[in-house]
Amino acid sequence: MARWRPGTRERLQEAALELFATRGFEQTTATEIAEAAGVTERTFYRHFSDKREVLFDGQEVLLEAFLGGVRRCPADASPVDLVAGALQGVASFFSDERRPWSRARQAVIDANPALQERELSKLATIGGLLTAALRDRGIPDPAATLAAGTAVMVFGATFGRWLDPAESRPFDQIAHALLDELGALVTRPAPLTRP
Amino acid sequence: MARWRPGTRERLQEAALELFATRGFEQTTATEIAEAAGVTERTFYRHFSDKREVLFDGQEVLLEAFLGGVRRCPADASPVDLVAGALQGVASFFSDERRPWSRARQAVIDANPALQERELSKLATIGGLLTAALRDRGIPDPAATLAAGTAVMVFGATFGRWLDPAESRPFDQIAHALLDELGALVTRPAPLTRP
DNA sequence: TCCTCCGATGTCAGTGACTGACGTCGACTG
DNA sequence: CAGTCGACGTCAGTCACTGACATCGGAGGA
Repeated sequence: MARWRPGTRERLQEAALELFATRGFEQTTATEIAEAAGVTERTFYRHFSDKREVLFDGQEVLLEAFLGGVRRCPADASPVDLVAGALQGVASFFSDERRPWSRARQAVIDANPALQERELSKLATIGGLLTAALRDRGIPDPAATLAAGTAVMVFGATFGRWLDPAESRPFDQIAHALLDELGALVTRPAPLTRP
Repeated sequence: MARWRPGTRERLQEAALELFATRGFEQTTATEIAEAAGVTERTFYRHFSDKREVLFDGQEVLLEAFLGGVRRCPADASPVDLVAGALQGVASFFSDERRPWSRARQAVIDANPALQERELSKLATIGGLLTAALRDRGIPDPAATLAAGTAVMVFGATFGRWLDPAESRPFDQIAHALLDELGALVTRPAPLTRP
């Protein structure tokens, strides 16, 4: 017989999402989350470095998806191909079954600036690591920085669309459409070739 | 004779930057900043909503520079032109005289994750408002979102380079070079359609 | 001139996020 | 069976931030 019920971390995460969704982030204390999970506040902070972090676990997996997508590209892939590959890699993460959960979580985040800050921070971290990965593949700066930034930006736009109830396409289709659109946008329609 | 010395806000900002630079952000309490500026902690929080915010004042002006750059574009400007215009508008902000100050401030930010979060948050806010401005100019979604995101991303990359001691070009030149590079990057060199 | 209202600040008490130190006790290991 | 360890509890403490109320020079009006 174990001294404590296992799965503390998961119970804390569930309790937190539930409480944040009903009462709001600010109106929920760390102590309340801990009690709802059957532990003490101190234990909460042993699992999560701060109150916001309880909503942002598993970003390493998201990062791995990005990097895996890059790794799966052929050695001579161009930067755009790598961006597309990264987006493709991450698409497996956002299957249709996850949409309800993602929406619930995102609603909580959208309702609180502090949580939005943390979300941006996580994305920026991924962007930084992606930049490093691209450099490792021989992409020089500033191309690596720009490509990684593009991947993260398109990911953000894709994610937002994917959550939209009016949007029915799967994640990877949205991502590719947006990447194509960006390509069309950013290519200056030179006046000479466009009479 | 005034009851209090004027310029409290500015004194607080200077004291904060100074203390953050020497002791570090976490090791500096709001009370210490206030005392260094000759006021109480409560007054600090009357001027700045939180401890980080003291470093991020004047973002409205940066936003205005972005929007001003957009406004100065001709009515039929393409999205890339608008992005370029926004970057051009913001370039006036980063004259060479500001580089030492910007570097000092950035060193403080780079040394602390919480400050980096706030910086990202400010940039995201600007991105959102820029998106709205582009929509107002008739750019539909998702082009508006992507273009604004591009502007902010290229701005970030430009700012980083501009701060680099090895970089001697002025802000706007770096920005345009990076935007061009992005255009080259993101345009898939499709052999079939590009004979 | 005097009064009155206002705005920037001080004072104080309180809440809640987070941390360090230490104790507890089942489980595992030799 | 003794010792170690990992996951948790307990407690006290610091600091970010907030609300309520007091203070008093100064600007404007009677």
